[in-house]
Amino acid sequence: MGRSKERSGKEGAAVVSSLHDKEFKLELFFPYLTRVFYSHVTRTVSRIYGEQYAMKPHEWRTMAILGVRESLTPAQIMERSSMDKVSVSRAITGLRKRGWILERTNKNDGRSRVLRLSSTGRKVYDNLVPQMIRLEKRLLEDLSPEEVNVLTGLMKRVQEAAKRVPQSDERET
Amino acid sequence: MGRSKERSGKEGAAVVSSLHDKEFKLELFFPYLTRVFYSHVTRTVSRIYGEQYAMKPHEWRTMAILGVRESLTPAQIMERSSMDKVSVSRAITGLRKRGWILERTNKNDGRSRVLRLSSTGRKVYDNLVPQMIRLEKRLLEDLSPEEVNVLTGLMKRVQEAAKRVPQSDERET
DNA sequence: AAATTATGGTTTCATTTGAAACTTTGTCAA
DNA sequence: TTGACAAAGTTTCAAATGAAACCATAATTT
Repeated sequence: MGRSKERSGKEGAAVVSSLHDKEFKLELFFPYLTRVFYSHVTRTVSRIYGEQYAMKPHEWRTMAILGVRESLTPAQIMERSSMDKVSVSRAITGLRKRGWILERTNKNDGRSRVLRLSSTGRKVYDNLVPQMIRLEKRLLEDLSPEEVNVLTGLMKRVQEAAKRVPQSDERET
Repeated sequence: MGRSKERSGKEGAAVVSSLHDKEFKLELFFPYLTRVFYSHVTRTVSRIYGEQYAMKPHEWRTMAILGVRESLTPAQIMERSSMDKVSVSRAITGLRKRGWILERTNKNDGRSRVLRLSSTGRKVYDNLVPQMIRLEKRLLEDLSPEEVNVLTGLMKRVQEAAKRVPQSDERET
């Protein structure tokens, strides 16, 4: 569950668009490389919470946000996690079923509730966090701290460029 | 379709595991950053083939592999694309329905068929490729060629490390 | 105050996808 | 030659997920 079936790519050759001039090569296409990269990384993560707690990605992410020792509304969880409201809602429902969150009405907004981890949920969280940290160390073990900074910085810049790519219903001016 | 609902992260601060020592922060957790990064990138791609041809990710990838001017079996498509056989099978079924591939039996293996793009499929491919190349340029426009090399190289190394992360049913020696 | 619009969150429906089972053909060992 | 095992690919089933609709409450406009 949540396990990608992609197998490893063949080469890490430089990807410059001009390489496609002669013939488009999927294996050099940056979005494709991103997908393969992502599926390898995410597989390692989902395996941890998937196998130990039968958790889904959005449930883990929601729990991770609630790990801060404060109460949050679903809207705040959305803001801090970049998940959409449906995903957050479903994740909350799942965590609620497990008895991992406590809820009370939101005095400021009758439509909303305020959530926090229950003691049981806190235990699950406290058990997963060191494993996640250990996993992250392993993923980045081949990189120096400088390289990690470079990698995340470059990812960020591509991400910003991706956000600037116009929607098809938008005319680029 | 295929559209992630993640919104942009807040910061690109250095991600070093020691940052979690005080308190685990999802927004600094590398796998999480990878997911957000990936969802932004993939959204730009799927929008192109999704809106113009109602294509799904695996269909585009299969078409991209078949874009080489040779005939391939599903197994060869699997190898070249890192997709699993179920995904390839479903993608082929979809492309077949659209009339975008031609097939003949594989003389070397009665279970298999040999596939290539039909003239209609070739047209779709030829229309999508320059758009994909243009998109890739936009995604990478903020990066110098050297930075692109660095980024893909670092992604590759993390990917390799991810592959070395043991399965939970494997004992690490 | 009442009407309209917006928001927070949930639910429904259809599609996608992951895992496993299945069928046919190919390979290999006895 | 026969049987066991493996491979190539498809199909089934259940779960996940995307998009849209829905409901109740809040905010804004008239």
